[in-house]
Amino acid sequence: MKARHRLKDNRDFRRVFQRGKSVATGRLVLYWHENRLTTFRAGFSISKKIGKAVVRNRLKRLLRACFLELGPKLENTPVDFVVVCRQGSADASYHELLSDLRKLLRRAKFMV
RNA sequence: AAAGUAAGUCGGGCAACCGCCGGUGCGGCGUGGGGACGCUGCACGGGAGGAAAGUCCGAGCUCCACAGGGCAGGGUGCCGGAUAACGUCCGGCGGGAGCGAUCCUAGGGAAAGUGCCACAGAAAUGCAGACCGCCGAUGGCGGCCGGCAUCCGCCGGCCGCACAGGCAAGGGUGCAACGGUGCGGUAAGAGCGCACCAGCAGCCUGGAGACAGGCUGGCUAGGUAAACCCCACCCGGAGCAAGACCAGGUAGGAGUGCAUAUGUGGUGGCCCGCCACGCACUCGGGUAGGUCGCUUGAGCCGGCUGGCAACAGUCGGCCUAGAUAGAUGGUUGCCACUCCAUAUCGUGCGAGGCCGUGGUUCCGCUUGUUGGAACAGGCCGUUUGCAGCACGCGGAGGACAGAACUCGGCUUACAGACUUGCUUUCUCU
RNA sequence: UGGGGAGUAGCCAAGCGGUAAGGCAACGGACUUUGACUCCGUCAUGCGUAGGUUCGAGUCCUACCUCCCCAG
Repeated sequence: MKARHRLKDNRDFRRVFQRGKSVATGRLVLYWHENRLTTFRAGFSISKKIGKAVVRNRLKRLLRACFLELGPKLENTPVDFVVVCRQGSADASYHELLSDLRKLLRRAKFMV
C-alpha cells in the first residue's frame, strides 16, 4: 500500500465517521465518505479491546495486504475508507478478512 | 539407567512471487539564478526480542542557579567486594529446609522513649499478681500433759484451727506467665546454694569484617519496629511531548481589577537564597507543520593477563533497525522437529513383542476404591519369517510476545529442543 | 510519559490488627382464598491472585492481575 492510499489525519477519520455511511459484518465495519482526490484512501481503527499490540499490528498488516490485493479495482474511486475491527476478529486469517472486505465493498456498490 | 539439582545456549530453515521502511548509487519530471527542494523510477546491500512486555529500581542525556542552606518527605538496612550507579551482582557470616547436590532468608536497635498484646486467665509488663492450691517455722486462738507458784499467772512439750502471715513449686488460662533439667535446702518454697544447658555483660584468641572459639562474672532481661520511633547511609526537580532551530505566531485592540515590592513568575510540599519582570481576568483573533535530538555506545565478538567470583585491564576484529495512523509483512511450495494414525502396499532389520491386582513377593508414599518393579499368567509371532521396529505414502501442531531517546538490572509470560557440572539410588563389568 | 483511585455474596456496599455490618435480590416459612405489602429465618471454604510480618491479616509489607479516571 502506497503512501498516497493511506488515511492518516485525525480530521479525515472524524469526517468519515461523522458524515460517512457504513456497512458491517460480524468481524469488520466499513465506513466511507467521498473525498476530493482522484483515488481512494484507506485507514484502520483497531481498539485496544481487540487484543495486545501484536494482535493489533497483525490485523493492520493483513488489512493492508487486502487493500494491496483490491487496489487496482479501486484506483479510480475517490473515496476515503475506514475499516474498524470488531471484537471477534482477533484470530481471523488473511483469507477470511479478504472475503469479508469483498463482501462489504460489494454491498457498498464499489465493486461488482 | 532413573530421579533430582545448578548453570548456560537456541527460540525453525530454504526458495519463488507481491509489498513496506530507511540508507547508498545512477536516472526522469517540476520549481528555482544556483546550492537545493518536491514527486517519481531502477539497482545494491540492511531491517524486532530474550524478554522488545510490566514500568519496579538505578544511570546517561536535556532544561530549570553545573543544584546551594534548612525543614518536611521518601528509600535502603548482617559483613566485605564489584560497578557510572542501584533496591542489582559476586563471595562470605548467622538462621531455616533437604539423605545429598543445592535452595530460601526485609537479617540494625526492644537495658532512649511512647503505643498495642482481643478472648480466656488471679495476673499481659509495674521486677506485677494469688483463683485452685502448698505451709503454719513465727505471732494469735483453743485443747491436753508436765514443771514452778498460795492466787493472778509464767515456762516447756504435743495436737488442732487457718486469724495474721509465708510461698510461687504444682494445677488451670493463653501465642506468650519473669529462664530449663537435676541435686541439695526448707515449715512450705524460691538462683536460696551447686552442676550442666540456654541467654546477657566483660575480657582474651583467630579473622579485613559479619562472626567463631575460650575464660570470667553477676544470676535473668516477654513479644511486636512490614506500630510510632531511634541510629547509620543515600536522595534537588522534571522528563525526548526533555530541549534546540526554521516557517508561522503569542502581534495589535477594547474593558475591569491589583501594584512599584511584604508583588508575580522560574520552582517541585514549604521557608531562605538566586535569576527575571508589571501581572491577572473577560471580549475578540489565531495555532497544534518541518528539521535536529536519533542511534558509535559504561557497544558487540574473540584471544590473553589478574581475581575464588562479580568484574577489571589489554590486544585484534566488527558497525548491527530508526518508524511517526507508526516499517520489518502477505500468499504458496519444499525440508527438518513433535504428536496421532498406520486399514492396504513397498524396502530394510528381525526372535521376540504387548498386556499384566481380576494372583504372589518387594518398594514408595498423599495410608487407600493408591502408585511402581519383578515373577506367575494371558494374547500375537518364530523352518515358506509382516508379531514388532524404522523409513516412504496420510493428518494435526509450532509458545510468550512487536523497538519508539539510550543503557545497567529486577519482575512477570513462554510450545519445544539441546549442552555441561554435580547429587542420590539401582544394575552390570 | 507522569500521576491518582478501585477490586468484599448475583447487585450496591460498611468495616481501629481480634466473631466479615447493612440494604436490594434469591430461597424457606408465617399472614392471605390467591398475590402484593409486612414479619421471621437462611445465604461469604475467606475479602482480585500469590508470598511474607504477626499469637492472629479484609486491614500492615512485597510482587503480580484486572478495571476506571486525570494531565500533557
